[in-house]
Amino acid sequence: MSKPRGPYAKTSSKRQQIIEAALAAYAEAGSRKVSVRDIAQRVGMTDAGVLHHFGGRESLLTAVLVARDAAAEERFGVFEARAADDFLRILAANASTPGLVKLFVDLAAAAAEPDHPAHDYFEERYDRYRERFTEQLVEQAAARSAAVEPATAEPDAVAADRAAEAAWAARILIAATDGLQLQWLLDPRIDMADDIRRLAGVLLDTLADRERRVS
Amino acid sequence: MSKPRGPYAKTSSKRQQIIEAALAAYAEAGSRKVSVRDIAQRVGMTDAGVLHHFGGRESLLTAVLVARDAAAEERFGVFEARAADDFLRILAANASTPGLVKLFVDLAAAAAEPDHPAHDYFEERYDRYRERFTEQLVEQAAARSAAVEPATAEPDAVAADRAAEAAWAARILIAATDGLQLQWLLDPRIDMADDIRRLAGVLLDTLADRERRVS
DNA sequence: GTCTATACCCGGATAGAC
DNA sequence: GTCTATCCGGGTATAGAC
Repeated sequence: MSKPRGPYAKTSSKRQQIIEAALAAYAEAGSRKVSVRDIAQRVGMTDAGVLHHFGGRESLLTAVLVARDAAAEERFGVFEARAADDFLRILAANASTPGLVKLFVDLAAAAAEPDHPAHDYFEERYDRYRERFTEQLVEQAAARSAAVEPATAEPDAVAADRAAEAAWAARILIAATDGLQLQWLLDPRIDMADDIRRLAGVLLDTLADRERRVS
Repeated sequence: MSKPRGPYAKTSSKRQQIIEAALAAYAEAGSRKVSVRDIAQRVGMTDAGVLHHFGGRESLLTAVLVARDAAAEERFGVFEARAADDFLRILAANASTPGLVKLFVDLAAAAAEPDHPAHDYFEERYDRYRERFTEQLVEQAAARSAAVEPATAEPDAVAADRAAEAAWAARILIAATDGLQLQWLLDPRIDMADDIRRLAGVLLDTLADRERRVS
């Protein structure tokens, strides 16, 4: 917890301060652009000073997203008992900071470049989310179709199939969440959390249905 | 068809030539960046010369996306008889040009800014797609639950409800498509078309189910 | 270890010559 | 309509002051 791992390590309080300034800058920016200069002013530094702590603009922005993730998880304690609800709460909360939503999508696209500073972050993030969602979906689907006996000694093929379908659902759930943000940025009347909640319900039904068919 | 409408108007053959060069540049670029300079070289011009025809880099890129849409619709004739299939074919074809996929997502995010040159384009595009998808979904759902009598004189409330649910499904379908591109850019093993095909099936089931419940 | 100053470079914009 | 020239903003790299 205290030893550096990777480039997002030495959390000198200045770093933290800068990240918070950036967070604030993006929160206020709405959809407008934010320059390193802007962020630097907020902490009473020059841009070079700010960059010193991160090595480059894109790295700084990556750190901002990491911090935002961390803040959200801390505030909502995602992926514990009621994972789905927590996730939806985060999504709903995002609707108050379009600037950060835009930053997220912006970076996600930019991170496609293999040597972009955010490349690894996004790869990890997607992997992690897909994994967790898959797990959760399998669990909840099983709970829904509890009429079935506890699947003693099922064939490997069946288990593999179930996993594949849950993985698909996880991919879709995440994709829809990301993509909906794009639509929401252009039309804030869209209720992202509600739309995704409904989708989760439908996907869960599908998985549960499949359980029953198999048994 | 021939009279200018909006800024994407005067299709001097030079403009067309530049757009094609840009398309090619992005197709080849993979996930790397493309500068106006790069595009200019391909048509044997300077960057200033190129910009002259579009008024700015972002406007040029918007024109590129418009052209790509047009090319796709021409090649696949979207939204006619077998709309869904055509859409999936386009999606599958996109997998051969990550550069253009990245451009799309990039611009979609940037277009959140109200005065971005692509703002109107994306607003229109989303509106159009949502409309068409909603329509198609209603139709196909009705076809699937054909066991029902032709819904003579149904209450307004029911019709409105059906429309709302189809609109939701359309939003989700588009969102998942966009969002899946983000994941695909980082992991090209994902089969976008197949994932979306399955989602469309599930959504259709849901709508059709609802038809039956109502009747 | 932190930060400023400065100089640099790249890419997009703009004006004016041809 | 296109080029040359120039400008400018913003990100980056370095040196050195503290």
